[in-house]
Amino acid sequence: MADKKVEAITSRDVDFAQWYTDIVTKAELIDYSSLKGFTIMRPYAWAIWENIQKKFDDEFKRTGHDNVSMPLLIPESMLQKEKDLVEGFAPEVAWVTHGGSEKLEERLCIRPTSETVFCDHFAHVVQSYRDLPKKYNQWCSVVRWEKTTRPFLRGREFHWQEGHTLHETEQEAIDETLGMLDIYADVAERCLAMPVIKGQKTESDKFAGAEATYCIESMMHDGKALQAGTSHFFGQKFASAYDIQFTGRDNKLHTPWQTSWGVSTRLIGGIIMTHGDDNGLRLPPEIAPVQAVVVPVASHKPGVTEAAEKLVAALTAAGIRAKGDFSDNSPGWKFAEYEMKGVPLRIEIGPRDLEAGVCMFAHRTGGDKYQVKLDGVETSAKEALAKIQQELYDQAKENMEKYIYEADTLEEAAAQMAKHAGFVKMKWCGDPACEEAVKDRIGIGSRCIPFAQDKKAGVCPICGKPANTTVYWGLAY
RNA sequence: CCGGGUGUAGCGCAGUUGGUAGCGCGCCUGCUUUGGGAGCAGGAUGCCGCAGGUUCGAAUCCUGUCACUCGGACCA
Repeated sequence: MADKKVEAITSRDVDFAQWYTDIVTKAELIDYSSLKGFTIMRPYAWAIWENIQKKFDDEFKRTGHDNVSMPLLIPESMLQKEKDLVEGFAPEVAWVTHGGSEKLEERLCIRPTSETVFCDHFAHVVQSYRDLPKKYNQWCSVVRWEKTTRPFLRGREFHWQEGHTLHETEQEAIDETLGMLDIYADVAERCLAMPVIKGQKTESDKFAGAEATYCIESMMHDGKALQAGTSHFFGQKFASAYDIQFTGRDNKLHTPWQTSWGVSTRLIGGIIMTHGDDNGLRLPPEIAPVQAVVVPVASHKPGVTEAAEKLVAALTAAGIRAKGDFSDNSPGWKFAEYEMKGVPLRIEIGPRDLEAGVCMFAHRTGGDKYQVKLDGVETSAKEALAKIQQELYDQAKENMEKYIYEADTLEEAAAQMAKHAGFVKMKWCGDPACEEAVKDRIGIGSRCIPFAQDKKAGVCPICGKPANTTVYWGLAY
């Protein structure tokens, strides 16, 4: 690998932030626009997003949700109806003040999230318990005027899905909230190979206007946390504010119970930071736009190109997303290129292989190249992809477990974080002031209150009072 | 929003005391190559981020502004 003509990317362990930036540009994922925080998702990134969307969308549909499209702009007066939401989002809302050259009577907010328009609509269409539940979802982009922006992780515009549901009973809404969280966790782990911790946000960290916010937290390779998805239980707060009522089975008026939940293109950032290495991106086969790339070697030799084309056709016919690179770049160039782009499986085929009726497999997850018989290559490829998917998950899981610490005191927590960032499991009394104090004194915030609680009793590291709640603390993106 | 760094060809960069812009890679053409970022020959490419100012003259000095980037604060 000596004398690379092309500048290598920054080493992941030397400068994680710079490494990340190198990947998003060199793997041709994004291009910057001339507007801060508004990025261009290039075809490769968008293809990844489409694959992720498909995974989630299938689950939403399977569980009885319908996709809809809501307006981009929200009149200020409509937004104002729910106080917590306004206070929560006011600092980062973008406003439209003119239509053409005319100043508008009322300014319009570009949606930072769509609770209000969904509520407005629900009030129109829900009259009876027979109209419930309403289980809607929309794929769209939203705008939040963030101060610091980073590709995929925090943009002023980002693409996401927002599910909004309305239910007859409280229990049904709670089941929905937690059920969707389960789906998020399942898709993250099964398709994105990204291990997650399911839990609840603390009071100070929950969504503006929610009764309870649940989340899946994942750990990036550098030990920092990424909130990968959230699911909110709204109780009746929004429904009351927006006058959504229905006539119940008892012929009396009732207020319905509501949820919302979302995942965004931030997941792509999560995939990069969970799986990427010094050679570039590593994509889980489940969502990789190209699962297997066929690289012909010495393609001018008789039969090589034909054999490579046949190979691509066979893989494609077997349902594998395969592509052949028949450009006149050198094989070495192609190897490096597809490693940068994170293609899970590379298949080489050259004159030597043709004679033997084989091709060579190389996994993006590492290990030696090995020979595979052309006869039945589809089966071998599927096995290889399944193995790579599992390996990515196992490696990420191992990394996460390595950097989960337990601490009883702030000193212990700080000492562990000083060695390598991670999640610190520490008790908490439940007082927001103590949560704040942890952040002030050692710089780590609460990530979540995990569902998996240990039974041990303890004391709060700040106030010393008895504390039974275990919290994951850490640094976050 | 606060502090540091950077904006010159598609990418990475050089550009002296102010005098009108260069290198490497990439790109295009041709030939030779092909199992880890190929070789030779020829060719094309610039609003020096943007806007003002100083000056006979600005990539260079001054002011402003925009963007990227790192760190912090804020925040899904």
